[in-house]
Amino acid sequence: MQQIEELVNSLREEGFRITPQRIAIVEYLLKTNDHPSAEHIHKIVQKKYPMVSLSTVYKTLDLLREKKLVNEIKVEGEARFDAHTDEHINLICMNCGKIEDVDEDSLREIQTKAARKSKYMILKSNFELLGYCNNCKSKFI
Amino acid sequence: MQQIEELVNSLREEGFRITPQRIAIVEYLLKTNDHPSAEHIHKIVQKKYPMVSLSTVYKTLDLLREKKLVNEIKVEGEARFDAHTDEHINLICMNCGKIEDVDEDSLREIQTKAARKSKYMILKSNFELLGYCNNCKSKFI
DNA sequence: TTATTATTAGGAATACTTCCTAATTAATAA
DNA sequence: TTATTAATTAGGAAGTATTCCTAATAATAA
Repeated sequence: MQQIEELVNSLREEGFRITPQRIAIVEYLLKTNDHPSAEHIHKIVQKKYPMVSLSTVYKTLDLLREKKLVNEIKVEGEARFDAHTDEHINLICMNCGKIEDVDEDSLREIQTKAARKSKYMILKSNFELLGYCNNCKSKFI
Repeated sequence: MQQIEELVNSLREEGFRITPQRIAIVEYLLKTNDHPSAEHIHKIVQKKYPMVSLSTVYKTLDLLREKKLVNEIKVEGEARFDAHTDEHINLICMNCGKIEDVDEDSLREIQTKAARKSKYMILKSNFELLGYCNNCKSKFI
């Protein structure tokens, strides 16, 4: 797991201001692996800073995504965020919305092959598997 | 490429009514590999049936997706549709929005491995690579 | 401490999609 | 063919996540 100081410093070095709101958001993203939504992050940060606005949460998440410090995936029209930025597969539960990460070494290779075939210049990948998680699947068999 | 009759019959056999609107939408999806948006499909179908509504297009696409006759992916908040329903990688141009399909045999295997590791019951997959297509990439180097 | 200017809070605006309802029409039976 | 009936449609309103806007605030550098 990355340290909060690392991320904060990498922002500061690029000239971004370090605000309590930004620290709280980064802190939460680093300690959870829940892939929270912007609204969820907003609720969490509000416990400490009741005045924080949802638009600030969105703006901070935009910044972190641009700096590749967090990854964003869309699940049913809603963005979900994760500080795990290495290439991996997101397993998404279509019932409860839980997201689990699975590492898979062959993804890089697949990416290289596809880039060669298509002549696209690849900048980002998104590998998703959708279904039911271990808890939910019994309800659907 | 699938035949229009196949798809229409598979709908009819399940008790769905075959309307000119539905035929026009299915026809267009089968003959293009452009991954059009709902709005684009609407514009195309309007040339033949000026009264067709956008909500009918959405409803038909819902139906086709439920019956697994088309695949849907979200690109920058907008749904894009494709009659290519076999497992494949979608290469998405972040500049012009072009989507190209690339087949890759190892996807099934990856899916099986991830399902085993995570204990998820997998129903659907979505493999995306984002970047710039062959036409657009020169602008970004 | 003061000056500068990025950032914030709060709400309005946006954009895609879904929902709602009366009118229409595809499918079936007579 | 015509009548019946229920699925489907057109059109627009409503919903929802996100982005945009602006005056007020506060992080940073001098």
